[in-house]
Amino acid sequence: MALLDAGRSMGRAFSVRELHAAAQRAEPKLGLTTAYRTVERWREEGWAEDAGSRGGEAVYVLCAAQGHHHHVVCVDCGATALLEGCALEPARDSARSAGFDLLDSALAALPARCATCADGDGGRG
Amino acid sequence: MALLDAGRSMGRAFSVRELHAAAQRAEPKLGLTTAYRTVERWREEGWAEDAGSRGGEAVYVLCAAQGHHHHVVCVDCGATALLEGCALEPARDSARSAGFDLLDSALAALPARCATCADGDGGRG
DNA sequence: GCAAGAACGATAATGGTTTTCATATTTTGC
DNA sequence: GCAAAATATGAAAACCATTATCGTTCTTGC
Repeated sequence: MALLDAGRSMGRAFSVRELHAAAQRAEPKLGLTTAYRTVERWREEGWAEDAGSRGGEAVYVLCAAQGHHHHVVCVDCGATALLEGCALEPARDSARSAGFDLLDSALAALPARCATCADGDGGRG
Repeated sequence: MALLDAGRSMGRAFSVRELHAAAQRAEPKLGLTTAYRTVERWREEGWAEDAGSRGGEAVYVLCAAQGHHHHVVCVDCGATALLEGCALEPARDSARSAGFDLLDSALAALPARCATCADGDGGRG
């Protein structure tokens, strides 16, 4: 499927519109509706995770790793990295003592800034 | 200002529409545009923080505490709690070793579920 | 080949947010 | 107190990502 190839070749977080544009290079007739439907299916089946939004568009990350894990995602350029271990356990404990359960699904992609964008050049801009 | 009174009396995360509706009880002529503009100003000045979205609407929390702190916010009912200390330091260290800086501003409100909503009654629903 | 069902793509509709613009309010200078 | 400038306000329109609609096309099984 062209969308899956496009997603894997991005290597970073992407919006549905970006995914659609990339996939259209291989499959020109591919419609935006299908891109939305496919990303929604990826999310339901655990292959993609919500990574917040950038410029008013929701962005997603394709995650090879199944199971419990967390990414960091650069809010400027979409670069991602997989965090080792579970760095959120202390936060989870703290939340639990306040009577709350942290939502792993909503914290799978932690907003951050990569070294390149922090240097001020704006990343891929 | 009616909007500030409304925000403080909510005691939980709120959308702009909810804030506007609450403030209109005291100030019937208050417009939705002003509510949006005011929340934006609160964010710029550090009095309010982005708390994700609920039902397609962006939600915010009014934070009494200035300085470095984190909230947990129930994604169902909007209940909030202030976390003691900085429970995200391990995550920050892990991200730093991958070359990323976690964004405190985007992590000021951690998505969670409160005990009431976890019990299955849907909170304020 | 044929029927039933699923997937597709173009278009329209939805709805939260932003912009526009004319009016009302406050501030400033005297 | 008064006029001019600057600012804040609110109603309506514009914007745009996302979702729903609907007719068409591709599978699947026989």
